[in-house]
Amino acid sequence: MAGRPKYYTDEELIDRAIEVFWKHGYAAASAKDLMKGMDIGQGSFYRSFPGGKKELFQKSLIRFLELSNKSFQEGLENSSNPIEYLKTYFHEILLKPTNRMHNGCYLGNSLVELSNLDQETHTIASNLLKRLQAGFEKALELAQQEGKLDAQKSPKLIALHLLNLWNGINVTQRMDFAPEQLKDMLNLNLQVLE
Amino acid sequence: MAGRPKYYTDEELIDRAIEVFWKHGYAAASAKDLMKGMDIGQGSFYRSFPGGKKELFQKSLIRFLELSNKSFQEGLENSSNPIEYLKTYFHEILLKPTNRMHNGCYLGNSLVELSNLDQETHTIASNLLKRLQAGFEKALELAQQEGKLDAQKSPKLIALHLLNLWNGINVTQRMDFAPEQLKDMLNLNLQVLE
DNA sequence: TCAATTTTGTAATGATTGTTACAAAATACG
DNA sequence: CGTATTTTGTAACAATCATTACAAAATTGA
Repeated sequence: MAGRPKYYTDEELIDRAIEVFWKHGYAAASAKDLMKGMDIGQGSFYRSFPGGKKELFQKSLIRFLELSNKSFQEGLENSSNPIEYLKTYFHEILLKPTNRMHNGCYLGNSLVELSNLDQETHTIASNLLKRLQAGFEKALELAQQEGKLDAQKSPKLIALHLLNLWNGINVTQRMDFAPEQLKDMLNLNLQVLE
Repeated sequence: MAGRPKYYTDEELIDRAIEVFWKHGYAAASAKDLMKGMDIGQGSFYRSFPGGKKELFQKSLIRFLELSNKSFQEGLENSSNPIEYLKTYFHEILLKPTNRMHNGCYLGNSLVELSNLDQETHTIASNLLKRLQAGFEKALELAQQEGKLDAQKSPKLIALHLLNLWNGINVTQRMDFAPEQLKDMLNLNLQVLE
């Protein structure tokens, strides 16, 4: 292995690109914005991601879900109660200042922006969001096994509900409602877990 | 009043601009895309909307809500049962092919895209969406007056829930779920109206 | 018919877009 | 030390961006 060493790993670059894309959206994030946020020049940019902006974006979507999913699964495994874990997971979205989620869900944002512009990227975002839903479903099945969720209820249906709730909050959260209002609305939606 | 006549009224132009913005999003809709969709040249474009793309977009948001709100209120007035009306209103979103809503809610899309890019336009979209919520709330109060909704329930809370449901479906709908799954999920969310 | 007025159509603007080409720099291995 | 290899930094690219300037066209009122 020879040659000049890279300043950053690809993963470091993608993580910083996520921040830029997340804040600006895909179309409004210029290549220069990205390179500035990633702290690299054009040479490094197109050497690391020959497909340019589009390749970088798709990789950022995939990496984002990997990180999110890993975090969710680990939390679920360390939790003693899947239902309480789900509730906490949703309530944490509302803790704005510290939570990256104040920019909405990265996948949801991308799904909306690209649905009419780039079929391929749209499908990627859609499939990744479905894996979030699958995580919810898994937690619900676990809860049923432990007798903490009514066995009559459909994990698939409730998981879809939670995904939709997730997508909704992603948007509603940007409307500057009082935190307590959002909390009440969230609790109303989480009653299905009781 | 003299001078060469306009080919189209401003409202006609804005209506066609809505279609372009709705499909492409704000950033990805170029001035040329807009002029093509509006069927006018650059001269007419910047004469009718001196503020350019941004002015046109803000006017399109306002006009969109005027049209939506008018349609909702008229439907509500012609309805004998506000609860049933609300249910139908939501179920119609799912009727994809014929419904313009297959591009998601125009206001919700715009809210998401511009929240970090243009404070002014973001606020406009946010306030307009709140008027949609106000419409829901009005329908719920009407239902309580007619004894068709439990008087104990909070119209404000349920209206926020419906707004959030609306925003969620706007996103979830793009994930290519089977229509029946979405329908079941929607009905689960509308049970709060029973 | 002719000036005044308004809109339309076209040309041109400078700025920014994403991307490519290539030289300079920095490493590993001989 | 020097050559091969890889990355970085800079210059340049055509294309497109939103917008402006201005002349041609189409109307009204005199």
